[in-house]
Amino acid sequence: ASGRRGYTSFVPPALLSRDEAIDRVMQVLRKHGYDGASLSELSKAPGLGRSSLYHHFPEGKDDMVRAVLERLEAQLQELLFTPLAGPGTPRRRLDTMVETLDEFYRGGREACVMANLVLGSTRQRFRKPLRRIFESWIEAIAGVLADAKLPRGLSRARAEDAVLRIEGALVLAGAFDDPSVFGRTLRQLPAELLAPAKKAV
Amino acid sequence: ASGRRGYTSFVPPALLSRDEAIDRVMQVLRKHGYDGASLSELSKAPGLGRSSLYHHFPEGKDDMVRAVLERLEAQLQELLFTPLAGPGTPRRRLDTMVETLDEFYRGGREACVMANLVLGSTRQRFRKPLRRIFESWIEAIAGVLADAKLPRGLSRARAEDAVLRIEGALVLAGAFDDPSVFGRTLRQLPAELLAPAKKAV
DNA sequence: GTCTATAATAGGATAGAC
DNA sequence: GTCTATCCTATTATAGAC
Repeated sequence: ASGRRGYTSFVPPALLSRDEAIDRVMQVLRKHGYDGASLSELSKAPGLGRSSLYHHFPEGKDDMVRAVLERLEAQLQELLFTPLAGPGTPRRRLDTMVETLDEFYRGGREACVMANLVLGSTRQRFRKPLRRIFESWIEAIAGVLADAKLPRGLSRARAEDAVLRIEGALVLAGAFDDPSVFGRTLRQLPAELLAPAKKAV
Repeated sequence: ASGRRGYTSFVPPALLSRDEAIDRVMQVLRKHGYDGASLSELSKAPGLGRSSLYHHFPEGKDDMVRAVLERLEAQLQELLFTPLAGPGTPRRRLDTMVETLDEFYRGGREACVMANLVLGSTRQRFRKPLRRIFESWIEAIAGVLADAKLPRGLSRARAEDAVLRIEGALVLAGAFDDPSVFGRTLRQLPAELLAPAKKAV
């Protein structure tokens, strides 16, 4: 929504759309965490000066994180949650989730913003959106398992387990500086999630 | 090693042993992460002034983290890795690990220093000790599974899975501000780790 | 081994020109 | 909508008294 208009004096147009800017900011947060990300780094990511960020996020860092989490929620809704609810066999839908996650986390090379915000000094500050996103994710997976005729309680438990494994795999991938554990974890998820109710997982 | 000696003038004795001081510092790091932990907080934990910390850790924060990781490794060696190798049936040893972890992470209310250091801006800086600790942990568990006659590859894979679930459960517990998911994850580990090689996990 | 004092710097945030 | 300049506070770190 920021096309060039007739300037009387030179006014630099927005180089990036708001969403693009938020995406860049998100990358910095994924890499450095909330406290590790300085305003300087945060502003360089979308190619702005420190001050220009305050035009987009008047309340500073907290505003940025809120925007990042809102955008993340919208992205996951579109890329993950809706497809999980959508058409296709349960197996196919879970396979799609796995592919999407593999791309989203760059095969385990990219960290998770949410985990970073949960673990750092910001746990309490962003508790509500973080919980909501995790909850939506878990429920989306549980819905697939319910569609596969698994009992409600088991579906929920397995969905939780899947999400927590994904987060844990990202931690381990980071620690080992080797993303392969993430891929391995991802690949075994669909079959394990859909295993018949008896005794497994 | 810091008993009172004959002072000619008043010199305050160390209030805490080095290990106690490191433990307090570790608590702050668990809660706030590397970048979120200021020297002020870090020094208050063992009851010192900012400057006094530099007596114990001349190179500042990085020194503290190194000390924390060394101590953590020693603690885990004693509390976790050695008992895992030690006497007892595989099942009993895994049950002991679960009890120890439940205590160590205060039932899921306490975060993991290692995860915090991996996710924040410090991943690269402390990569070596972090990797070594995770590796020792995984190998200790894999050893138990090998003792239970599980194939080597499967033992390693399941051990990795166990560790990554523990880390992921701590993330989720933090996000939900509800430690119960940690307890649930912990409790199902021993049986799943020892399940017969066919098709499960 | 701890303290007070202080230096030096980086970080977050604001004002105002263009 | 972006910039330069500036402010203020917190933070890391050091020097030196006791």
